[in-house]
Amino acid sequence: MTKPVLVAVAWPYASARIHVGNITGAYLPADILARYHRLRGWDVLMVSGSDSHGTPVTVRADEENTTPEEVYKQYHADFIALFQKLGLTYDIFTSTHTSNHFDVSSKLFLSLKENGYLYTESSLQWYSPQQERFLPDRYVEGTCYFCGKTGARSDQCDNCGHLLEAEKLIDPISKIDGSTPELRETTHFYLDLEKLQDRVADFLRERQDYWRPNVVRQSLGQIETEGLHGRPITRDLSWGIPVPVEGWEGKCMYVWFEAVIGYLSSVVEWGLLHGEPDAWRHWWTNPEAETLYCIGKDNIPFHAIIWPAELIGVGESFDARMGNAQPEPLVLPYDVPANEFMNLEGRKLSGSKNWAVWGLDFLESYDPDPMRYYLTVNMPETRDSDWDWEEFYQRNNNELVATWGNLANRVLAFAYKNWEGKVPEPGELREQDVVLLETIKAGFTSVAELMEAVKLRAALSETMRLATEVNKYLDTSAPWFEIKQDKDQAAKSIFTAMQAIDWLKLLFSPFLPHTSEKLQQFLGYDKPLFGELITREVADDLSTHTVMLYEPGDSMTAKSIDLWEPVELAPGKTFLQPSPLFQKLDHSIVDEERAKLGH
RNA sequence: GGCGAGGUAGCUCAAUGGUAGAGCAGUGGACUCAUAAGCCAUUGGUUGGCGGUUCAAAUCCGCCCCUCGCCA
Repeated sequence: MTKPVLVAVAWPYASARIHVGNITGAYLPADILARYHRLRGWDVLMVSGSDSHGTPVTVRADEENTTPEEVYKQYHADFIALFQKLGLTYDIFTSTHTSNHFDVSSKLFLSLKENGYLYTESSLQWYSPQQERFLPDRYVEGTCYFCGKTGARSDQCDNCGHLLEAEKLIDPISKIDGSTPELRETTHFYLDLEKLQDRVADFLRERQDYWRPNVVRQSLGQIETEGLHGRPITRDLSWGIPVPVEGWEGKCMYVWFEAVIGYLSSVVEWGLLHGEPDAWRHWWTNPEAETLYCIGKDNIPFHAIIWPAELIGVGESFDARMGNAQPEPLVLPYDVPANEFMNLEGRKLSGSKNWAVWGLDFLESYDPDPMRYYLTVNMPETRDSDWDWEEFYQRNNNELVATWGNLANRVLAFAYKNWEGKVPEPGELREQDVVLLETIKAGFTSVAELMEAVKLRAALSETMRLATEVNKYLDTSAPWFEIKQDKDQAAKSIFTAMQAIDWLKLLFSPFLPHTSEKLQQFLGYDKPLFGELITREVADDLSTHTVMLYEPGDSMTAKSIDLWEPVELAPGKTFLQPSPLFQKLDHSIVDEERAKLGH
């Protein structure tokens, strides 16, 4: 057992397709970090799942005249298909609609209650007498009391942008049947954030030196100026996790409260599926465990304030409820490297206006690594970024094809042709060879530092810069010239370049796993670097659900060995005839893709 | 309205008080192993605006403008 690293990834809402903004914001950086840590030989667990509950799912079910469960399963299947194609190595991608998640969430809820961090309070909510149920805010429309515009949702007016207090809405009607709802009193559980505020602030201050400014400043700023207030964590809804308290039938946990618990429940499920029911404690009660939360900036308060507050409030009670005689507290987030947003061609992404590049659509026409590359060099780490088809085209052709893919191809093709598929014997290396190899070796340090600081775009740029160093080296040594004069000299040059490519393959692999695996094969290795993603149907008391699992298999990273180091390439080793790693794109795709966008 | 992040070359970004830099695009050149790819050289900036502190400001302070997120 080595250092436990939990890569906790935002849970996509099972009511909308996934676009490039979602991918670059959370899912892709998570996979890059997970793969990097796997290469380091650490005990990585990357977890997430579909956020299956909540009003958007029921809204869509009503629109499509189907059930919430059907809606969630349809999106869930698409998510898994996309993640498999993109190569996102989730150790488990599950769902919030599982017996296990219900059980873990209930235990966590009861732990908070037991420790005195929940209280109840009554308020007025819209109620439909016809349907005999309370209506979620977005089911009720009326006239905005700020701007007078009709058709405003009861929680927010799309016309003037104001957030609304639902009970002040003028002339409310139900969006479901057009009937007039009435205000009724209802009681809910609240999370007592005021009581937890000081400990959350301490938690943030301990981490403020290395967290991204936007994450820590916003969270501390809110606590320091306004303070935290209790938030309701239950709702009058039937689609969700029932409140585990007698007399509370018909009410469910609020989805924002329950979905984050998935970071814990999915690790529990991973253990159960691998026959190790206590495995979750390695990542969740071990003080050495490092937990990284990959999310978008809209989610910062939930991950930097509310989820830590839940974990602090739970204390040792959750572990005790899981049956441990000497219960321990749960591990608090190590880092929350939230990303900003990605725009598209200068305008905000909008799913409803179809102003988006959808993940699955993209992969119909292009390979996964070009998407991963473009989304990494353009990752919105410090500010909003922009997906621009012209730039995608340029970077694919100039950087992936011309700088890196062509480097690998030109060297391996030359070597294959002139040394019959065996790595040339270099003899003693010359000074220029040693200098080049030292330069690339240094990348194992510089790229690692950037990875650990979660500066992924800089880490990838640094790796690409190293590839250009090899191109420069080749231009100087000119093995195509040397081979006509003295083949031994050319052998030194080509060996050196092959050695550099073998190392660059590793440095690139967290970002470009598919093409690095291809190079791994070309270079004659019999084991792949990484494992595979599989799916499995799991039946439980609640339903059946599909899980996607990462299987290390007999890959190099299956064992806890640090592979992130410059291992020497063996002269005489046989290798395969290469083929291009990346496809050159025609400029016509720019206009074609732009024409496909909605307006 | 409150909290926070961002605004630097045509584009994407670096630079935490000490001569504003890199990549791409543009322009010029020599090479040919390679997907006509790679390499060398080079043009280009009122650092969003105004004011202040300082020997010295992209950087520190104040006010304003624009974009995005969270909250009310």
